[in-house]
Amino acid sequence: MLNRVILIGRLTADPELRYTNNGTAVTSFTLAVDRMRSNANGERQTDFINIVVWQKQAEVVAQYLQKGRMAAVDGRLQIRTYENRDGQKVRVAEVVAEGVRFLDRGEGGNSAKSAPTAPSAKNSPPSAPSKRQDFDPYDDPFADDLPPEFDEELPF
Amino acid sequence: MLNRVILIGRLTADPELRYTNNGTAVTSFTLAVDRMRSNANGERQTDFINIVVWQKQAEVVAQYLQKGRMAAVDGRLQIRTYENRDGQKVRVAEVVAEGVRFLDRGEGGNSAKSAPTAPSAKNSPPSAPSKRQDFDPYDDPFADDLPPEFDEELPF
Amino acid sequence: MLNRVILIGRLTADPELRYTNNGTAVTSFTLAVDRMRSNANGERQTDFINIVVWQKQAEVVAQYLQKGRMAAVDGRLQIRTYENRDGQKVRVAEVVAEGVRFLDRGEGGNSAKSAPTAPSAKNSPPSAPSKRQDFDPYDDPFADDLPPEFDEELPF
Amino acid sequence: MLNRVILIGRLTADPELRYTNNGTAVTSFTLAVDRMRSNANGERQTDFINIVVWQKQAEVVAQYLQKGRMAAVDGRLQIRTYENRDGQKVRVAEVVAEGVRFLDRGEGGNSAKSAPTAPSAKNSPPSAPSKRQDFDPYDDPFADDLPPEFDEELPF
DNA sequence: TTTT
DNA sequence: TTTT
Repeated sequence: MLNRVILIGRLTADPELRYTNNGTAVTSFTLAVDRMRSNANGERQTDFINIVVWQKQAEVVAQYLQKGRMAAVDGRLQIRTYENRDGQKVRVAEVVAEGVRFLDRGEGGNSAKSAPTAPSAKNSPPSAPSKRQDFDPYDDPFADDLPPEFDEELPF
Repeated sequence: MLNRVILIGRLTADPELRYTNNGTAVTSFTLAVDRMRSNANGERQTDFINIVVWQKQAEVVAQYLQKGRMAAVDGRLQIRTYENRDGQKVRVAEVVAEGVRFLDRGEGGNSAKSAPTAPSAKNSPPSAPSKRQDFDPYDDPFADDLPPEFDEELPF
Repeated sequence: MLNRVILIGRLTADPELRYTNNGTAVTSFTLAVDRMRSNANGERQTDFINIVVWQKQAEVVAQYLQKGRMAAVDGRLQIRTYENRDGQKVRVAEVVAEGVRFLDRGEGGNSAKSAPTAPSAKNSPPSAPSKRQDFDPYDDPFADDLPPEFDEELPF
Repeated sequence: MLNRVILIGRLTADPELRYTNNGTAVTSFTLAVDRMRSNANGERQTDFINIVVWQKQAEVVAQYLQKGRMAAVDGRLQIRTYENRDGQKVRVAEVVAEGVRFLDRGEGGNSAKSAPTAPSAKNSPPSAPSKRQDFDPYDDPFADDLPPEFDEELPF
């Protein structure tokens, strides 16, 4: 059925990139999403929402986002159940991101981390840096398999 | 910041209507939302997502929805933390619904529960039954305070 | 940037399947989406929104949906400009659907058109009918290239 | 039925604030929303989407947003039909915004226009400037009628 | 556990 | 008619 979540918030910490046993990249981070209304005491309230990103975007996110950065996430809400070390069933909610937009650096583009040293041992960023000045991590990872709606005229 | 969730699924049980200490109506239910893709074994997977509805819609939902019914929910994702009886902090995710649509009865309208007896002691349904044949619970609760965009011409 | 549209409504007519010069399938239809609030005169108002679906889903939609059916569309809003036969520039808005859900037949599944004759000359439906009883047109077209988030364990 | 649109883009021009005959404030502007994928020639494509905002938010938007600013819009897609001066029926699509977020000034807050002179003859901004340092135009206009879900404990 |  |  339908399951769509759209969020804008700030990373509470640097994203963490890991790999599954199959070698698939997965990045996770937490987004602090301020509620649009304060409570009766005028206190701002915030939802801390866990985000998971897979594959190419996982690596782009790990490379370009860091703590405090603002991002938009477009994905689906997933409830995962696992057993913790006490044998108790724990339910966690997370948003599986299909798209992640970086929102507060540059004007329409995104600048990479300064990265004087390699970002992380597990992180293998694309060796050839993007030649596009306004490199767009939401866009590029799929540039090879462009679907027809971006490429073909409508026949009507 | 932005926080928007849209779901379509089926109620796993009848909704539960309660009241806060202030007398505000709150209804909760769980929506079974099938993932759009089965896993590698061809098994259908489902996310069970808790929904909370407030005020007038709480009463409408409690009156018109029941176990197995299909509904669309439009709201925001909230992460609530509370202490359980063991003194442990528990985080629960729930969707605070701003709109709930009933999807699988009638053609565009919604029929009420047959309700031979009162639905519940705590439930005080509107005493005057809606005269509109195709009563629409998403719409009606707010018919009194119609905002201008439903009522006025654009000045351009 | 972000562009996300979610709609539920009814088809105003049977969907039309066409092909681009490249042979890509494209289906278009109009969704009647009732506004959630009537106007001051109590008249229900409706937005008629054009939808475009590409590739495999185009054929599934053309085969399974027809006039009057209820559907959910998840996509993006596109403003297309073209010149009409009078040489005037015309702007049309349409929603490019990434997902289409069929909402008012069966319980979670969808039944095919009875289709005693071929639906249309241009329509070439999959010759082998789906063996799954509860065939799900939102899901199936992509069953071959399952992304890891439906198939692999999270490494944390 | 359900009708939800979420957009992030940049204003192509300063917003225009007008008033209906009833004196209701309405602001309109166009959002340039870049598509997430370039076309086959590598050209970035953009949808120019008209936005309409009503009442208090209309005035806040007119006061705080201007050409080039990035904003997130959460609303519904409306197709309006009117007759132009040639007597032809014209259909226009616009997004009626329920929420507008300002995205590229400050860190979580928003700064007002410098506004050495009054922004516009028709614009009557609130005479008392907000005392909150990090004034949030998405939030504040409704601070008086706080719904219970921002103010009350859940009874479970 | 948390962001500005 | 268009934004970065």
